[in-house]
Amino acid sequence: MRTDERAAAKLRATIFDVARHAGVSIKTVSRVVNNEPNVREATRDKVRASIDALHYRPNAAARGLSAKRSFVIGLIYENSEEFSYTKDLLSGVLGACETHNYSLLLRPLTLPSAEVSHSIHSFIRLTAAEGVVLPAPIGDMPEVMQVLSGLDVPVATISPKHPRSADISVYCDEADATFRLTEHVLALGHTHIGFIKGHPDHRASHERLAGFTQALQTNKIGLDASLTEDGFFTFESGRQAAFRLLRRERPPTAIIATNDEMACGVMHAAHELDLHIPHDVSIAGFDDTAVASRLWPPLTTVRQPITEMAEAATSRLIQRLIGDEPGAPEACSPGLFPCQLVIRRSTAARS
Amino acid sequence: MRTDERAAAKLRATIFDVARHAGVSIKTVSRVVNNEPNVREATRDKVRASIDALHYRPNAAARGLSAKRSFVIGLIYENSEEFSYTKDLLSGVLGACETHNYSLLLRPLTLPSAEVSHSIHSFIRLTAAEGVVLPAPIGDMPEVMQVLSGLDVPVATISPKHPRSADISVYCDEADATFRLTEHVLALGHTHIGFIKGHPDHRASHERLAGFTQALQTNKIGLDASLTEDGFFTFESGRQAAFRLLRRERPPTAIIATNDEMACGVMHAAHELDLHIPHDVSIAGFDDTAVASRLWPPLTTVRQPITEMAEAATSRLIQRLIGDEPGAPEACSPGLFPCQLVIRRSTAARS
DNA sequence: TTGTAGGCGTTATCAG
DNA sequence: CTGATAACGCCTACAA
Repeated sequence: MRTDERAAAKLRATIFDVARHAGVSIKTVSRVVNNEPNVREATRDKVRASIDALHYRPNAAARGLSAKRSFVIGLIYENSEEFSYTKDLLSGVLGACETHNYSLLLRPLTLPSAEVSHSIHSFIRLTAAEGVVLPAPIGDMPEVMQVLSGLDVPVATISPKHPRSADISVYCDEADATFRLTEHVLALGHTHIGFIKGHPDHRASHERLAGFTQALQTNKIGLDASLTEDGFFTFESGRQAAFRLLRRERPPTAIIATNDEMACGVMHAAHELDLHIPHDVSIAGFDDTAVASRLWPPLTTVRQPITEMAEAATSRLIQRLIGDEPGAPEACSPGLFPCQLVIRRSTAARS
Repeated sequence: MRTDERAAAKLRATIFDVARHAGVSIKTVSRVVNNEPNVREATRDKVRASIDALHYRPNAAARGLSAKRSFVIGLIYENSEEFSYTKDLLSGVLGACETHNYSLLLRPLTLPSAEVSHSIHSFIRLTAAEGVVLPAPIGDMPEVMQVLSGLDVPVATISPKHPRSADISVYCDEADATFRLTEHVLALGHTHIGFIKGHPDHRASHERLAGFTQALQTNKIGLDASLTEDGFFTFESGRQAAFRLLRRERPPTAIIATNDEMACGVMHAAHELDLHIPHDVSIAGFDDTAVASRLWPPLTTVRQPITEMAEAATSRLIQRLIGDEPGAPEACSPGLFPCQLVIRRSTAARS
């Protein structure tokens, strides 16, 4: 018997083996495997039993070849130093891929680079990815979007500057989060607050600044524009901005950096100036990266549900690929997610 | 013409299109694509030109189906909180996969878990991975190795406890690195040094302890066993161990934690006890994770060439899969890598 | 050095 | 509801 031969040779059972075992045709097995209609329930059970008995798993290559689909999702991300964002991202995207039986292929990008377009083009051609997930700031790069739309590949963006630019996009209410973060600082008695902006290419930068100014307005605190410094989401830019702020004649009693990396830089600057945190200056960050809880004092910050956002974006992307009715509940899942304020000891009442 | 139809329909060119364009048979095209011998140079050039002209890319599914290979490498890793290790790992493995035209599929594991065997089994069956890369501590889990050898999948381990347990393995001279780290601390005048061990399941723990005791011996410093505390590579275990050490009647003037996570814990403990670093106590870690340079003061630690190790392990694995002669230079690349001492400001001369 | 035939394990088409 | 048969694009074996 051929089936036995296979088993003896440790070969995987094929759809033919299952069909023979169940006494049906391969097409019926195929129907069962793919949850297609038009199979009597009894037949379906019989086939399922055979599948279990033979430990049958469909061959991905054959399936892809025949169906002209790759069942591959591509994740294109910036291969930056800070990795906890990517870690959470990966968890979410991978989770969604697994539940939908898709494979995930990675394409890290080292920015800035002149070869981005080419790199992405060959990535798509080679992997035949059916759709790609683009976390910030990749989803905001015009050349990337151009290549992708030229290749006719559906895209899901995470935290893009312009939600409308992609087929699917998810983001956070970062303005609201920064608003709440600022109110927390204000509630501690600080009125002279330094603010370090993020890289202008990120949606996040504008959102966060907006939330900050909004909070000042709401609380009737005049905005001192000179207390708002440029930053680029890097450690060193945060450190430099902090030096500028802390060496002022009348330095701020609290500094809000728009990400944890820069908040680290602020802490270093404060230490270098022999300032005590939070006694002399309160410090807050944004992102709740792994370092935030490791610093001393632990950093007050904001956590975004990155994993959930990534999972939602990917699920919606796959649903679109499969062609599910857009009326399905998941397809309508909101693109806007809430952030969570994480208060630690780096912020304290004004002394 | 069929070729034109394809172009019009935006379909990828196939091997037939290239063959027709170049005026040869598909087998010749196949030979050129796979760099097989027995093709006249002129013919080869002609085919290459056609490949370029038609933007031909072999269809991975068809190739895999026919050749009965998946061209997939699996990476099974622990999905822990600390991710910079995994980040470096990923870079290396991905790099090697790309240069050899393999795809990388990920399987994060949340430990401890009772379903590890099952998870890995279905991962391999589903992805048909030809080989897997196992970073520590996954490569030391007997049930994992058992499943994999039962499935007859070649394995490359990174920093395993027993290098011989896998087909291929790479590791670092962590004992030597810890020896040098300890000598650095000794050179600063410290003779009363606390040491926090790592999780006993990791090869690293034993190596690092060995390097430490060796350094003490070499420098004729008596080993005070009571200054060696248990730790498990976690932040909290480091913090607790530090409390035990620093509350002693005669506390150590320096503490070596066997990873950065625990060193963070030591720093927190020191701060909580109002001790100044490095004035009251010098602190060193191991791994040079992202946090190390962000802490204040920046942490003295040891950097392992994780990326290079991962790349080497993966390359060797793939070469084995391809069946290259083991005499090839890369195949003989050493399994032992050097570590680098990174001296920062958390260690200073004894006061 | 080059080409031909057959098959890899699915899914799609269309007939029963 | 079910099944025979033809793709899908490539590689291996064997011829020429």
